[in-house]
Amino acid sequence: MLEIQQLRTDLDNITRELAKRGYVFPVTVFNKLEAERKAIQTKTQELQAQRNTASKKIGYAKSRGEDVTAIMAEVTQFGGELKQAEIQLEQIQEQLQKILLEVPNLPHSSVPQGKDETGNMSIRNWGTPKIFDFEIKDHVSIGEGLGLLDFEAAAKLSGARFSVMKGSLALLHRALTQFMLDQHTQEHGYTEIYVPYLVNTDSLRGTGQLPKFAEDLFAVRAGGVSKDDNTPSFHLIPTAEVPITNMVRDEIVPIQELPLKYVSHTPCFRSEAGSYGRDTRGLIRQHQFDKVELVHLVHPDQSYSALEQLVGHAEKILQLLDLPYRVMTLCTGDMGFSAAKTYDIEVWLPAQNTYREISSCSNCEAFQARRMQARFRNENGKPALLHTLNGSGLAVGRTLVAVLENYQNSDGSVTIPKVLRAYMNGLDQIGKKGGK
RNA sequence: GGAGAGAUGGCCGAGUGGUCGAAGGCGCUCCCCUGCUAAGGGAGUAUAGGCUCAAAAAGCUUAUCGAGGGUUCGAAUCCCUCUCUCUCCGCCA
Repeated sequence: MLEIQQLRTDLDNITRELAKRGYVFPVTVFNKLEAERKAIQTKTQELQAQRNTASKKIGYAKSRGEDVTAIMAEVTQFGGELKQAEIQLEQIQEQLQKILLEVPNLPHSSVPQGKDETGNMSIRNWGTPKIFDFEIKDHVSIGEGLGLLDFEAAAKLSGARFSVMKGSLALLHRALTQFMLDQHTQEHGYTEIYVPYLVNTDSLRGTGQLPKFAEDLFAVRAGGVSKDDNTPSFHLIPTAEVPITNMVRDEIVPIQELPLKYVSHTPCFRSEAGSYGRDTRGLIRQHQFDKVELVHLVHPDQSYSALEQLVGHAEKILQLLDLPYRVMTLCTGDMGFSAAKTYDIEVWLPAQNTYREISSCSNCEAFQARRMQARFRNENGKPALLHTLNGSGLAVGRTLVAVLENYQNSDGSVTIPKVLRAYMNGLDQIGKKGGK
């Protein structure tokens, strides 16, 4: 959410900045509402002040046993007018709030301008894609070939875009998670945190998923779907960013506790509405996937250095796994709703002969903090908004895909990256024999 | 699921219809005194808005005592709904 004062005083600039990300701010509607708001708010407050003074007089007079019928009559006179003004004001405020909640964040000045992913800028590459001297398979063929990946079973249990993993593949999936968590907690200074996978709407509004992106979520209610009331009680988290970041909602964090750095492993649930036909094969785009998420809650002065740090931590995982990747700065048109600046890390997938997103690291500045009133007590002892950052470190399912494809052997087996072997009961290869 | 108790400022805690944005205490800030790992005295100390103002400063003003609604000229206080916390019982991994 943007600051309303900024919109009032600097509307032209903001409109121009928002246009860079393809967002058309409703200037006319906003100005009209603001003018109305100003008039009616002033009127309301004047009437309220009158009423308060009169009420105090009544109390004072009564305590001295004087007659109060005259003053009471006076108050009753404009009581109706006040009530009407209050209702009107509330309606206008609601409309303004609705507009505000749907406006995306302003892009940081360092963000390249562009209208879609073709405008993203590669800022560095790491590693060299391996040359294979045999015909490579994609991760689906590898997993199914080993009998360890079962999309038919998943379709039976749930439907499309779900997966079942078995045996050493399930173990590899778990090993990746464990490895990432250990790396972040022991080497990068994060506090591991276990959070709810079902959250309320306040949390989703706080991080920006609601009210605008409800169709991307799964809603849940106790006792099944009720016919007379379809209001969802909870939503399944689309990312751990939601519960973790909302830890500081309506909180004032003591400055000496900053920065807060949390890591959490959770499943993520996304309806992927609007992505029909994309990545229908395999593990790339699922309704349910695991992710290790990193969140920083920091002093505003620190948020851009924190962003660099955060990306570095995610990159470190790929380096240790020896998977080639590149880092992209997302352009204005491709950034998420809440982000002021985003780096995507894309991992090399040999079967697709391209780099695919495996992590997205964003600085949301005060955008989310303002929505959720997440604050700290600053140097002057005054509450001020925090800056919030989040990034995947990494998406586990996609990392698994990358390992399978990059570490595949000509006989259909997969070599286990060295750093994972300790988590794999010493296994150095998933092969036909290692299948169970 | 059943029964009961509760939710007040940074913290503790008073307050059951009127001069209450809220006593008192703790903490914190500043000043004085004293003089040295202490004690005492005084003052100050919530948040979010609106308006005036070129702006700052300042002033005026509104809202906020878990949330929302209601009664009333007036609500922390009365009524209704909800949320959360605690205690006991039941159930349960």
